[in-house]
Amino acid sequence: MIRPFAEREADWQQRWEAEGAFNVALDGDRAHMYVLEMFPYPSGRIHMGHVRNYSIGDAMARYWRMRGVDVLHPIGWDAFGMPAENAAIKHGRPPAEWTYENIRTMRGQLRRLGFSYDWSREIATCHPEYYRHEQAVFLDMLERGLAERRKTHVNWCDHCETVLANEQVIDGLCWRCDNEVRQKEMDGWFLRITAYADELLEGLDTLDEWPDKVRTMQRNWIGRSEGVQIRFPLEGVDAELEIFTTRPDTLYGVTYMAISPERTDLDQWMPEANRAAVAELRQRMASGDVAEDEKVGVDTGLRAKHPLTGQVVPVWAASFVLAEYGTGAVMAVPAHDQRDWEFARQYDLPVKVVIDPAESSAWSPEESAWEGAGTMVDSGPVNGLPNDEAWQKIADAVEQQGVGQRTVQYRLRDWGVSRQRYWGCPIPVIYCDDCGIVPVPREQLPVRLPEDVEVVAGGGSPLARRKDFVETTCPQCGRAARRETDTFDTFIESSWYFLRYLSPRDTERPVDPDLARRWMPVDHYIGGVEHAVLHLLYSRFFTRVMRDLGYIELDEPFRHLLTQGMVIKDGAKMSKSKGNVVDPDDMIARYGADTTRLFILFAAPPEKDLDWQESGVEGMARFLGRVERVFTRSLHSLEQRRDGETREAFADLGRQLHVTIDRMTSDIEKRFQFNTAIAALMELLNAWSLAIGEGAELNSDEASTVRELVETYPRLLAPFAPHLAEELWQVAGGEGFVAHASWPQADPARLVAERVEIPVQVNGKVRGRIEIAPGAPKEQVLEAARSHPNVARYLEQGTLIKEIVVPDKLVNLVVRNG
RNA sequence: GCCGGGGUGGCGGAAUUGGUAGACGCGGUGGACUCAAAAUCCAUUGGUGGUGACAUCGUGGGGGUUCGAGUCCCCCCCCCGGCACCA
Repeated sequence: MIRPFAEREADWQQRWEAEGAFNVALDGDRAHMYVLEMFPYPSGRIHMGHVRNYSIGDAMARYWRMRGVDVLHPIGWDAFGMPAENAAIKHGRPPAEWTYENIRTMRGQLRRLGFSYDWSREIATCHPEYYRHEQAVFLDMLERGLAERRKTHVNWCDHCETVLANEQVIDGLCWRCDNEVRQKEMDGWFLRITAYADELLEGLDTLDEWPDKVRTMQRNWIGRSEGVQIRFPLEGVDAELEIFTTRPDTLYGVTYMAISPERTDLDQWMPEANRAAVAELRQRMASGDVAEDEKVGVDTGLRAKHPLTGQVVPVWAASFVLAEYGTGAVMAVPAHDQRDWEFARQYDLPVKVVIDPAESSAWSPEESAWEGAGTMVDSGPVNGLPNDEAWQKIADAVEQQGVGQRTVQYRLRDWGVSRQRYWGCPIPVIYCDDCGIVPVPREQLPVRLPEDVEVVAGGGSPLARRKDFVETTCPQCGRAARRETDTFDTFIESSWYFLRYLSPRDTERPVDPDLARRWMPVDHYIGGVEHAVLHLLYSRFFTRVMRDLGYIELDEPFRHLLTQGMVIKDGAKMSKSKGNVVDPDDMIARYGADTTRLFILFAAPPEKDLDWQESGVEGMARFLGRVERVFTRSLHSLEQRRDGETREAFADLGRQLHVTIDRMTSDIEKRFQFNTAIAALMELLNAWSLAIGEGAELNSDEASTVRELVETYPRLLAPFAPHLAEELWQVAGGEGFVAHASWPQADPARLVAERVEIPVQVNGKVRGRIEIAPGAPKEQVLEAARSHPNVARYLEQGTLIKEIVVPDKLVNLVVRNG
């Protein structure tokens, strides 16, 4: 008997769990595959985005398991983070309690969805046995100079009361709360991701199974540019102005210099009046008085000497010059840089043309800058050269004269990881008045985060108020000292969790190198594209760091990346604020997990956004109902026999089954296109349903086809609707779990049809169809095509000049009008 | 502005290597079953013309290559995503 969905789903989930059906031993000798979905933040409840993410991953995991591969498919919790603190403030409960309760709730939801996780490997990053290893890795980084403490301008979110990394500022707003981010000068810990900039960039070329989109975003984010640093001596003072340019070819076109007003180091050389003006501009910018795209500047009174020509040009302080990029100063070539041009316009500075665009161009320096290629003019020794050659020549000259050198600049900044928050991993350092920064000795790890705290609004980090946490003794001198009260950016936990799943209870080390050698990289990594330059960049960095620290031998953590689209309803992303949220639990209760998962996989290919339509869910429930009925009728039919001819509807059914297997196999394995795999399953059911009718009696041919369908269909369904598949498998007398059964194999001999219908075109338009035997000789096919009555009609109207035959596909007859 | 991805029926989407455009599902229409409804089953469903066989138009717009173009090339329009004073 096939039981109602609620009953059967609960039962199969319980049986899978009781038998540890999806636990995997990592030391087997079979082929292996690591399928991973981005782990969730335990925010309270699973949402449809999660269901989509995990349904995709589970389909892949289940498929490969049936292919006889050892599949590692773990799950865990990205459990540190701000929402826990906000909830604590709101409800007066410690963040730990709130977090663990959410994990319980969400774990239950995931179980009700029937995902095939190895639950024995579950991790939560807020657990001391997880973060102790992270602290150890940080100490290693500290020793290697890959982690440093610095005072700099940082991104500060007033709402979250913490610092943000550059990657976490989206369009000037906080990635988490959309609050405006402002600059603030602070001490903090930085990880030297810039030391890996080139490697991270080059590594992208090896990631040929990543979407181009993500690789491009990372490339842009790293922002490598090759150029030249050039020193301009300042007139009358003992100082130089160093600039970075990617256009040394335009060096002879410099008419002024521009520095960031935030630079204070040159103040001492400026005439008093100018110094005051620069200070005022600095003040205006700090108070947000100068708009983002506004170009404001003042003359600093300083004069720079051109290193090649000796010409003297003014130095301006200009709002458009970024303090953090390059040297915080630029040489301005208004004729060949639009930004310099606009500034020159505004302040009536001279424009000097040094590149003559191709004669075809009607460019005028009165109207805009010319940033394109051309021939050098008014540039001393390089006159007449194409500008790309001049680029190298001038760079050579600069280097030979000792006034500068070729360099590479990056947009990427070091990763600021200090967070002035409580619910995160403690940074394992101690501050001693005498010894300075002292790492926590390794035998004292983990530095535990006290969990019994009270969090209050606007009170800053509760850690700073906990004397029992802050007050300690210096490991070096033994005198009273203070612990660091900032915690790590929670993106650190997610930068290595995929390694931890291999040996989640290992107390000795973060990762088992032998298992990592065998199981890494992750074969299929599935998650949202929103992490393109956050989690995915950090993880690539951290993997390399752990490699260089000797933990693993691995460059790239994720082989194939699948970025799934959003879940949309009524034209907008599902969100509480839009009020268009569909609750997964509600769907499970009304339609069951199988229907919900199947709909999600069917409604759109994984990378595209998915439009949630209740009618579509109902359609999917109908489909599964039909599967049950056709299946039951088939079992009934198999008990009755008749003599006589095989009926038309059965004739091709066996072949269709094998075509379906073939299509689904490539859809899942190569194309990751589950919507068409499911469509194929539906088509097969339609043909089967038509044949079996209300439960017809069968002759022996028909019976063997139906027998094959009954034995195969549950297996084809298993990656998508695992509960019903188990139920059907059991009813049909299958051994063990269908989840452990073998994926059906298409028999190539049975894919071939006896007859195929192909279109016959005349001048590219379909004028008839003929039925032929597959592989029929060309002449025979043409003969049939020409004698088709409707085709013949068109042939009569002209002369046949060309005949094209695509074997078993199409015939095209070309006729010239006569 | 630059980079990336798109634009196909009433809707979600198929079309894998240049070879039958619209698979599959939703929705619609007609019918069967029923006292009736629901559920289910069957048929039909891109537009236009035609009783029909068929014809004709049709994959954002315009041009091109080809026996043949949703797919390749050129120009343009629109939508989505990313970056954006990065020197």
